[in-house]
Amino acid sequence: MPKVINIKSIKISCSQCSLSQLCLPRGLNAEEFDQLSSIVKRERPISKGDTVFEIGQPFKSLFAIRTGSVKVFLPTNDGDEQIVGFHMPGELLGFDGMGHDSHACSAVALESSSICELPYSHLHDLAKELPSLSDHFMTLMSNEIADEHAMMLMLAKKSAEARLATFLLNLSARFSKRGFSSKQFNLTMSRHDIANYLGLAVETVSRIMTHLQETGIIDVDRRFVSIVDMPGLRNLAGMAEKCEHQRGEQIAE
Amino acid sequence: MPKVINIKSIKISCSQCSLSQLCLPRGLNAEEFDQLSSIVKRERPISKGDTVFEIGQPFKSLFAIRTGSVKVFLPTNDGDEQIVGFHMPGELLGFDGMGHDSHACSAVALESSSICELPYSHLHDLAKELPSLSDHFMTLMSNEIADEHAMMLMLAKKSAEARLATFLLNLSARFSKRGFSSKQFNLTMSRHDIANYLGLAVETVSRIMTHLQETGIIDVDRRFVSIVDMPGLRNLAGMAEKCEHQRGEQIAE
DNA sequence: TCCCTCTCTTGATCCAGGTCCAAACCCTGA
DNA sequence: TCAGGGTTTGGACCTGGATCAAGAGAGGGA
Repeated sequence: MPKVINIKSIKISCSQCSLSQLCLPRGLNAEEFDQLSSIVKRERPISKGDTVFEIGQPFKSLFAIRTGSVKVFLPTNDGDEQIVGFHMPGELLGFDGMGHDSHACSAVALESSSICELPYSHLHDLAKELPSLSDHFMTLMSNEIADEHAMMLMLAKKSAEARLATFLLNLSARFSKRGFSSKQFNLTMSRHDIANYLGLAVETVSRIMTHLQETGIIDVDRRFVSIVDMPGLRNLAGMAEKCEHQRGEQIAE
Repeated sequence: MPKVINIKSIKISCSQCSLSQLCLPRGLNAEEFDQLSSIVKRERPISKGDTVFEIGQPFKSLFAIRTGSVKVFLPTNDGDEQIVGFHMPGELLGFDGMGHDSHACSAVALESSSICELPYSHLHDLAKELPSLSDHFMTLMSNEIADEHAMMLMLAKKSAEARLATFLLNLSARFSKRGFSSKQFNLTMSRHDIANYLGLAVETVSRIMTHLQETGIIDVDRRFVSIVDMPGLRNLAGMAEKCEHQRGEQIAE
């Protein structure tokens, strides 16, 4: 074996990746990590605005975000788009294409990002030997379904202010889960994208941001957000402060 | 063995069930059908308003609808509910609970219904022998995710009229898939439920129903709907009649 | 049979947030 | 350095649906 360093051989193994606990099942041994690692294609970083996959393209892979962030969207019939999710490192994309043979939405990088491609046919083969892999994907899909239910509730019932508050809390929780501050973070998406996602006008988002700042709930400087009054924000989002139920009559004893 | 007929032994096998093609993977052989059938609990019919499962209850099973229909909903913080889906025979419920150990939503029968319970632990064991079972569930979950994306688009962007039109077309397609008329069907849910699901007020739903009838698009008598002008309805739903795009400028050549 | 209740409809009024415009600012990339 | 995109802010105006109010059916129970 040559001692020459081959650039291509410098592969970062999934076992070395700090995000593996998010995108892969827990409790894999070294060999299993290697099996998985061997099927993951790690491509060179993509730039802001680059496409990860596009609606209608044949579904061949899932994608895991290593660094950066991505928006996932559907085209609307007036030529615009409807953003259905923002994704950050450790999250997997493309589940909605599994049922068909083509992707049911598009995904575009919001900033320079690196993405791992997980070819589905290999994943599928591997899942027969590693049942925890199927379980894990089902868990992730299940979570996505539950999140989308919450999103439907928000779009159907919540006011513009509550939507934005919920959105910020959601981001906060996800940053926190990744070991970042839950109180200070950078938005990687534009106001336009936020508005689109929340079903609002850009002006409304901008005005509410300002208003939240004026009332001392948050502090915003361009895309940098600091949550100053977390309970206050939760309150605006329409979440019960401390698990207090608004109406106890429905609760069985 | 006694020749006495034991009521409990009169089990309808999944292989006899006309809905198996919807809720089970295709291409199972007789033995595999039996394996599946043996783990399915078929409970006595439930009545309108009865609970299939409730949010917070431990997640132990998926549920398949054999007859009847069900609404699935989340509680809102003002003590009301947000319906996130209506389900009809052949559809599976409860996927959103798989990621956790408890159900993330509640399900209630809209009419007298019979429901098959699929204990998840058994399903999980069986899936190791029957890989197509995992695949099938993933396909179903994937479809649910894609459907919910479409729902988010609808709630964020479409007008009340387009929402109702889309809703009716969705029902129509699902009835049709089950061998019923795509043009005439009974709504099993109240106007209130429809409004709730679509993020509208009951009055709005009622008015639009009347309006659609006045314009000759549909014919409504209480809960019985006849679609008179299918292309017209599609048009209102914001679907391009024949792939014609409203604005060509965004379309690459 | 009658009443009670729930569902649905219809009419009238109100308002949150959309839409449109305009201007100024800031940041970034060429 | 400049141009152009993203963002903020303000203000005027409008409207789709929500909300309130009141009937009209329809079905179910005793």
